[in-house]
Amino acid sequence: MKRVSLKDIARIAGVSPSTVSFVLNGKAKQMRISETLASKIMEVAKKEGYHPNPVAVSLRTGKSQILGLIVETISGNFFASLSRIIEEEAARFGYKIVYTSTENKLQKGKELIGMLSQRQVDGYIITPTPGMEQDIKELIADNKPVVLMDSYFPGIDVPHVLVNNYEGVKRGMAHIIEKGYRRIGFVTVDLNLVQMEERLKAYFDTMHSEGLSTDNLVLSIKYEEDKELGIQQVTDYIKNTPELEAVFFATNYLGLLGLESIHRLGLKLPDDLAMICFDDHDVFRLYPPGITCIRQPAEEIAKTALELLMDQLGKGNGSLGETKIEISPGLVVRGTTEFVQKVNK
Amino acid sequence: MKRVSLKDIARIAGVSPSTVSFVLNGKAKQMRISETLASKIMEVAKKEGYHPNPVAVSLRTGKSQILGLIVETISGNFFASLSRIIEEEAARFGYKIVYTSTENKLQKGKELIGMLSQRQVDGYIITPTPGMEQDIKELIADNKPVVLMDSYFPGIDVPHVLVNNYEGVKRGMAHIIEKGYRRIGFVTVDLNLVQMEERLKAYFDTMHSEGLSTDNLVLSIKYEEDKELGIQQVTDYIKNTPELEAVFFATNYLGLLGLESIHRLGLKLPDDLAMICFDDHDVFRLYPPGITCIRQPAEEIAKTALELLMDQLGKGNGSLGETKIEISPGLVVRGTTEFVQKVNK
DNA sequence: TGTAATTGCTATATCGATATAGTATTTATT
DNA sequence: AATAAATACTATATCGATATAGCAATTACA
Repeated sequence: MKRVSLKDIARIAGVSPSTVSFVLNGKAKQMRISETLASKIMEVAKKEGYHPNPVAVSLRTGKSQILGLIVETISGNFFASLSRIIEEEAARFGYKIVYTSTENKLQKGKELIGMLSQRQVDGYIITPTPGMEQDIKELIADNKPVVLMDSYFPGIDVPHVLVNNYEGVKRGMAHIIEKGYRRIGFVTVDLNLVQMEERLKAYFDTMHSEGLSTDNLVLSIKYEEDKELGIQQVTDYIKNTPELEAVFFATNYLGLLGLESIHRLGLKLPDDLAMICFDDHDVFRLYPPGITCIRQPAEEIAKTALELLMDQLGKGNGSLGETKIEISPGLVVRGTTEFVQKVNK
Repeated sequence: MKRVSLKDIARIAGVSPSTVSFVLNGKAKQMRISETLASKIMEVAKKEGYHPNPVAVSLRTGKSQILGLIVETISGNFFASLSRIIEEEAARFGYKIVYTSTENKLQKGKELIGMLSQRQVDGYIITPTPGMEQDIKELIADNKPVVLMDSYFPGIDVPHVLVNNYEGVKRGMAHIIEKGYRRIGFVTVDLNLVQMEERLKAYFDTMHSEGLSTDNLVLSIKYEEDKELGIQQVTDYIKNTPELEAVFFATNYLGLLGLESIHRLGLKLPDDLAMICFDDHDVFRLYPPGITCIRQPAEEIAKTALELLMDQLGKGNGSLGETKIEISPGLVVRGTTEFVQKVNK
């Protein structure tokens, strides 16, 4: 029950601790320990059930075999999937994950970085929030391996993976325009994030290149803790925008607010209003008639992020070449952008 | 940029490391360090931005100020909420959380316990899965603080918090019976968990005490990775159960399968079939007409679990008295158990 | 045969903290 | 005045590993 230390193994095997350390770390040859002795030591270690104390190893080597993962929030399907896959992939390289969330609080994000670096994590996968630039710069300056996920800072040279936001919205817009919608609104949030800017830009570009006006069609809601306030803003927007035919919600959180609003206004999807949303959600799949969305390939993003990190840690195969990666999203067509349907089913 | 150690502070302040340690650990009085010197040391430490290296502290003291949290899966609203609250509460006591999930794999759960104990976590909050009895017994035998959450092992004496499953189903059953439903089915899963047994028992007890038959009304679906297989089982069950009026789903995961099935069968909620579910879900709130459910008070469960753990760690106020706690769930009435409604809105 | 090189291992400083046992100085006691 | 006790600290072993420098003993070489 009580733990056996390396010293114990050394004593039992009748050798010095250094010898045990060399053997168990695969440096037997390099340190010219005889085969006989090496295998004897391995045997003793196995029989005694020896496992090195990671805390001691960490103190001595400065490496912890732990990666820090900072996401926006644990709740939320997208981040939950990301986390699960990252955990799995990391395990294949012998790394554990310490999972933390900022809950969109800048201060908490900063604290987390500090906490993780104190804990000597070997690398970071971070979903950055505005204001974290400085902290991330410091990590980089400190030579810490960092990968940003889902967003990035245009000014700073840090490896990152994210979905191609511009392309995603372009694709979604192409879809609804092809379906015949013209008065298309766009609901975004006033967080100063590149991905939001990209999405909005794609909306404007598409509308304008189609010769469509965007006047009074864009709502940027104030980011609020309180969901009710968000719903109110969206409801007012839908009510007060004449002849609105379709709405593009820039995030799934906004889409959920939208659903609530539409539900409360007694509007029928898609007859009264069509909708499409960036990012999928359980609800979108199940809520009749199904909400059309742009799907972020969580698995690919997660795996790529880990690969980028492993490359920095010298454990990757460097197969990616690039360190700034944008992944193409998919379009999932469901009922909210179909004029017809509703006949079968 | 490079870290300052306790020794650095000692050197700068012109004292010995021990003195610095005493002062910074609040043992100045006890060790009769003069006020003057103490405040000087504190000043130096602050100016130099000293933060103790948690890894070294952990090695020396055997304490890590980290708690291990093992839940079933990161995805899943209930566990996500639990985790968030636990993280918050733990922070108030100066503890960090290492968050891991078993994904319902026994083997992974066992490995996680081993991993966490190697990492010297100071305590465990575990959502136990069948087969983990032995590992948990060992933790207890090893004097490790443990709290089980959401389930427990009847045979083993370990502090635990969970919702009162029996009461929850009783309450839900009372509700639908009062609404006039009589042919009520029950869908559960063939995992050997106490909470499932309790829920099923409450169903049987209620039905029988009301003089209602339960013949062929219970479906225990095989736990499968593949969602599609689950949906198939539920679909078959609904289709082949004559005159089914209402279904009680024992978990929200089952409820989601049920929704899919009902949707595919083209049934209308609640006209063709009423439903109620144990445990809430985003989808249940948003999916029209809203799914009636038994809500587990996540916040209370999380806080209680942490309190139980803190009591064991000697940091709690022991205000709970009991160490085996069942919390009353709430009934959330929505559209799927209302014959009428659908008029307003 | 004497020196150099190689083999096969060990001694020990170190990572950064904690805590016990000890030491020098001052104050109290008889 | 001599001893005891209290004050205000310090020296150092320790947690459990790693890794550098070193040290016998053997083999190679000239």
